[in-house]
Amino acid sequence: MKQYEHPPAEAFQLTAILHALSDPYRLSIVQKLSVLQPQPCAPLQGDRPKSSVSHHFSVLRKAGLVRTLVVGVTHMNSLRDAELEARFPGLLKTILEAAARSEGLPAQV
Amino acid sequence: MKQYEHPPAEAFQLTAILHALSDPYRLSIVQKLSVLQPQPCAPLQGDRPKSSVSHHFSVLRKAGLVRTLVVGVTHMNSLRDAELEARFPGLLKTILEAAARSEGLPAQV
DNA sequence: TGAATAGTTCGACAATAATCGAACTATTAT
DNA sequence: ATAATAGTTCGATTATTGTCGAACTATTCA
Repeated sequence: MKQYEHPPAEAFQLTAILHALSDPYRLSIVQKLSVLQPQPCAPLQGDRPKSSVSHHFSVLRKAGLVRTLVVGVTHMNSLRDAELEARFPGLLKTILEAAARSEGLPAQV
Repeated sequence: MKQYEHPPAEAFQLTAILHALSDPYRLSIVQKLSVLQPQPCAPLQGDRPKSSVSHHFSVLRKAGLVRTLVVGVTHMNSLRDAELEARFPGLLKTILEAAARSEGLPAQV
C-alpha cells in the first residue's frame, strides 16, 4: 500500500496553484471534488485516456491541491481544503465561486 | 493616439486570468500595480528586455487584468479591479493577499 | 496462480508559451 | 526635419506542457 508524496502546506506555491487551476480540465476536477470527496480518479476521467488523467492528477498533487490516498486498488482523491485555507485564506473558495460564475454563460465570442 | 483593444468584462475567462497570474513576473506586475496605479511599463520592467515586457503586458491585457491607456508617448497601465470585482468577486483581492503571504518566506526547499 | 481492476510510468510527439534581438511606430521635444 | 522616448511587432529559438499508446505495478477476487 505505497502512498504518494504530498508537499507540506508551507511549501505550497501560489503560482503553481494558479497554474494547476488554469487548465480547464484540472479546474473541473477540482470543482467536482469540491462537491463530492473523496473520490477515485475514474469518475472524474471524462473521455481522456488514463495516462492523461494521471498526469493531471500529478500536477494537482504537486501543487498541493489534491491529496491522494491509496485504498486498496483505488486512489481516493480529496481537496486539501483545510490546509489551503490555512496557507492562502479564501483562495480556493473564491476561485471555485468564480468558476461557478463563468459557467452557464453564452460561449465566449 | 491609437488605443488598445480590451475585452469586455463579460468575456473574462477565469482560466485565462489564472494562467496570466501563474507567471511570477506577471504576478509581480499586478502586485506593483495594485499599490500604485496607473503606471507606465518602464518602472515595472525589471531587467527584462522591452519585447518580453511587452509580451507579458499583452497577456495581462488579453486576460482582462490590465487596462492600458496610451497617453502621449507613455502607456499607462492600471488594474481593471472594479470590473474584475464585478465579474469574479473577491478573486483579485484574494490572490493578491495570497501573493503577499507567499513572499518573505524561507526559500522553497 | 491467474485474471481483472485502477492507476502509474515511460517515451515520443504536438501544442503552447517564454525569451530576446532587430526593426518598426507613434509621440514629444529641439 | 531630426532625434529621443516608450513601447510594439516580427521572427527565430528554446522551454514547458499536454496528449496518448504501450508496458508496468499493486491490489483484489475467483
